[in-house]
Amino acid sequence: MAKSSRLTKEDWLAAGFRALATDGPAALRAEALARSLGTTKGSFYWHFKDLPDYKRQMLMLWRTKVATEVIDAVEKTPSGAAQLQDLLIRAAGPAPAAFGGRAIEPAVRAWSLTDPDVKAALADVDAIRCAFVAKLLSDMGLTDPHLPQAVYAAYLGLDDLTAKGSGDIATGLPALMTLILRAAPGN
Amino acid sequence: MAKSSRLTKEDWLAAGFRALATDGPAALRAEALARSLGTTKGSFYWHFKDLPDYKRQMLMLWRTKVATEVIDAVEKTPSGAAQLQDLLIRAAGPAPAAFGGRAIEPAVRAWSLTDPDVKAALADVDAIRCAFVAKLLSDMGLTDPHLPQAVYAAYLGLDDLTAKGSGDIATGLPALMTLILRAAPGN
DNA sequence: GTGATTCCATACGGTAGCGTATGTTATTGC
DNA sequence: GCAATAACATACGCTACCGTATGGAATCAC
Repeated sequence: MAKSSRLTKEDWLAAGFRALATDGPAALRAEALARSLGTTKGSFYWHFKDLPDYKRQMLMLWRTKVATEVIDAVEKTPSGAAQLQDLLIRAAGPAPAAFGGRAIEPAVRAWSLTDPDVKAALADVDAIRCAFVAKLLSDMGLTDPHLPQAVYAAYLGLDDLTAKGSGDIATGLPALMTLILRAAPGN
Repeated sequence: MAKSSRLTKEDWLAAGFRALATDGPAALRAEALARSLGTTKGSFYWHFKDLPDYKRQMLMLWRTKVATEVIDAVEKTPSGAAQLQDLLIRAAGPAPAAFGGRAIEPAVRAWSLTDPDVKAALADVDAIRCAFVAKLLSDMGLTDPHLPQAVYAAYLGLDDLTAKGSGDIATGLPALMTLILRAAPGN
């Protein structure tokens, strides 16, 4: 789990995302995290002022990652339908090592229900992604002002169902795309 | 908050759903709930064996309510598109008093991430609802086997966005229905 | 190497919750 | 009105965690 005996701030944050994904926000405790890293809370309180500080840094890391995701989706794919699907697939893909290699979106959404700061950050992220989906749909000739929200919601729900083992985003997304394409002008 | 000085088991369960909706699963503690009801945990431990017992009863209550919801939707509306929209709107509507008058679906879904029993119950519920959506879509001539999951996911996402203040299920659902109707044969 | 700095271990007082035990009040049967 | 019982209050020992304080070990500068 640890490649060296000394831990970095990033190690602690990754452990936090692992704990968040598997045991929820209540697992973000200094001593429990220390145990999961085979160390003591002495290390924790050296790297972080206190738990609120630690959670703030987790949130900043997540916030930055999400922004990068959207920007990548904008720049690295051509346009229209392919770009939309790419954004959604990317967001549903395997999590980077900084998040402990786990899908953390559902956990962060659950966390937002009990933490105002997380809730605010998530509202930002939802707005950004939704605006991007709106642009892509507009490029496809779909201009219903409420549609982007519905499409983005479908992605969120698929991600949630996938996380809970009751769904599969890999099959759900194409079905959604088919629905959208059938409604688009010229198809 | 309490109409009589003595509390019933149902009062305690309703308080639990209120706490769950506002402060998450970590708020399901005997002493905190007692404070919210203006009493002490002596009452709690008279009505319930312990916290796991209490949570089981909350889960049973929720599980029963959801089953009732779906059955009502099946029986009380004609068929096809209207029936589908009715199911979704009903599920997103105001919560009954047994749940403290709050929308608890997002909170229960968050809860399921940290409690295996909740997760199992939720998987059941998702399967039941999804099967029902599949039947309705089939009635409308839409037979893509993965579509029901996508439609149900869209509903889940809209509910989630609504709960977080970043969306509005009242405008999102019609947009989704329009999309579905456009894809259905004969429209 | 050795001195300074970085990083971690341990011990401590304090808070909060759990579940039990036992006492106290309210309500009911009659 | 008065047992009997249902419903609640209070006190207790226990555990887990927080944040601090301080000492010790590992690493780096040179």
